[in-house]
Amino acid sequence: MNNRVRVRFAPSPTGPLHIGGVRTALFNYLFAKKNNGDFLLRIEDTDQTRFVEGAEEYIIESFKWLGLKFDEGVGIGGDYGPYKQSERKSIYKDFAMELVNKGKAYYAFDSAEELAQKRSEAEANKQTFQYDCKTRKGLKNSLSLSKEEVERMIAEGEPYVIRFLFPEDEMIEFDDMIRGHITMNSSLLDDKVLYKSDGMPTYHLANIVDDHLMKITHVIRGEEWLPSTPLHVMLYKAFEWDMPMFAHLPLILKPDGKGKLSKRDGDRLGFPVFPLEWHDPKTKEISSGYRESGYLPEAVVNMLALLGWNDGSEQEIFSLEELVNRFSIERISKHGAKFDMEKTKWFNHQYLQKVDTKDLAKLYFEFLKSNSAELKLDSTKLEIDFVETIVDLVKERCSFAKELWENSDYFFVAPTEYAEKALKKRWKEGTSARMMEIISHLENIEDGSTWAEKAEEFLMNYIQTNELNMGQIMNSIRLAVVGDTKGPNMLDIMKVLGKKEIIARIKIATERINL
RNA sequence: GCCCCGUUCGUCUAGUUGGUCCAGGACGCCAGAUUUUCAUUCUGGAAAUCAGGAGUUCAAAUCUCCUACGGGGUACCA
Repeated sequence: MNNRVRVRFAPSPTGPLHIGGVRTALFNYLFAKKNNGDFLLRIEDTDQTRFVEGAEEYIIESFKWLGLKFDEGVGIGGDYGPYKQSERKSIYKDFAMELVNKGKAYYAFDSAEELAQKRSEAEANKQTFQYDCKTRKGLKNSLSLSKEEVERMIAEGEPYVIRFLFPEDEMIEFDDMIRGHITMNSSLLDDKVLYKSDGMPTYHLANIVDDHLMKITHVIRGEEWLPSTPLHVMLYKAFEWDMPMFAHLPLILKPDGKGKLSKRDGDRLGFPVFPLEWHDPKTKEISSGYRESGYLPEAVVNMLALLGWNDGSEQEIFSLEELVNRFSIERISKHGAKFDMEKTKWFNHQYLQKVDTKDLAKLYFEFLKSNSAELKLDSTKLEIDFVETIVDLVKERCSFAKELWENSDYFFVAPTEYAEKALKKRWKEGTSARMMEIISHLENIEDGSTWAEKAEEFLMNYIQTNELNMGQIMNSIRLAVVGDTKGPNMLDIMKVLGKKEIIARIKIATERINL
């Protein structure tokens, strides 16, 4: 079984994992599982200057939360390790040398400063400097220098990089599983650095070497890699290795304006761009995360999967398992997709309704207990059964678990003030007197399990005999009991709160409002 | 600038080999119904001259070319 599908998600630990990265990982996961293959996590930390403390742990925790399990890689292990490129440092040099010996790559001694100067000079003339077939002969490298000179410089410890030698005027072609056939002329490409002067490989070399060594069969990555794929194709050819299949995913764009979704957009527009909340160790800045904002991981996964992909049917809600079964890489769209936060909320609402009431109640119960002081409620009187009843009553009006409180606070704490708008509309001249009269009747109804039904029955009769309409009475009672024009059916509220509490609240309202 | 990729309702998209698409669904929006509340739910509606132009064809959102626009890349970053 050497044609087993193996894909990898290979982030760099330069900060928190962006939602676009999560989607790339998700598509890799779906493709792997659909084909009974392996999904690996490789950490690409070849740029030591950009390493950020905690980023690697963040990545691992994110996928744990999302429910995407890796079969192999950093934090899991496997037969092709180590899976962190900084720990594989020693293996890349030999491969770079192999290319030099084959005449496919060469040494270059130009300093970063020299090249930067070339670039700015070219820019001043409205041109672009490129290290390529036209310029390399005039630069300091093993192509322009004598063999002796090169050997001397290396022996003396002169810093150097190894660059790929692009052939001149050759058509480079490859097939992308999403975009089809792609061609590019090699003369347009520059001789990319493969091996840096600090002894580390660049992305291009490390990526190809590792994908080969780890027997990766399909490279599924963001569109930003499409322009460097010709280089990668040439590298596979130079090494005489089998090439994996490529698939370049469209990017996630800003909901407004131009360009791809960036870290800044989240806080600017009020939605998370990261799976988990991120505390920047240097700037101390905090960026919001989906988890902390109250999103369910299943909803985030579903939303991301449908951003740029669908199975052709009209179904939109998919479990991870269904996504795996339905997934096909050819159905991924070719163009970027603007992120839609309204639809994301809708997904969360859908998934929140699926959460078992008992589980949701447990969460809410814990929340109420730990915030009891702030919410001004007596935590010793809090009972899980009661909380469960409440959750069952108000869950459907919530998109987020955290909205539970704003939709059910009155079950726990009597209103201390009344919404102004509601007051104007629901409590007119004479309402207080009317309510006083109603209370006197309600008092006479026997307390017990059927009190609420009896009270309702009485109210119906009362409304009829007094030739009133139900809204006039029920809405005023609601205002007195809830403090606003919100909440479930009054009968349910009366049942839950009970005779004593209902009467007490109406009484207080008549005293306070005084109309 | 140069190179690569893309372009269907405000947004995400359906539209596999050209005809049954005067373009379907979802989010959002608007209206109505239910709940005489709010939310949910349900029903209905507005919303794309298929970026524009030229061509191929009896027939094009679907094929070809050009233009425009959008995105990405152009580092000893990934």
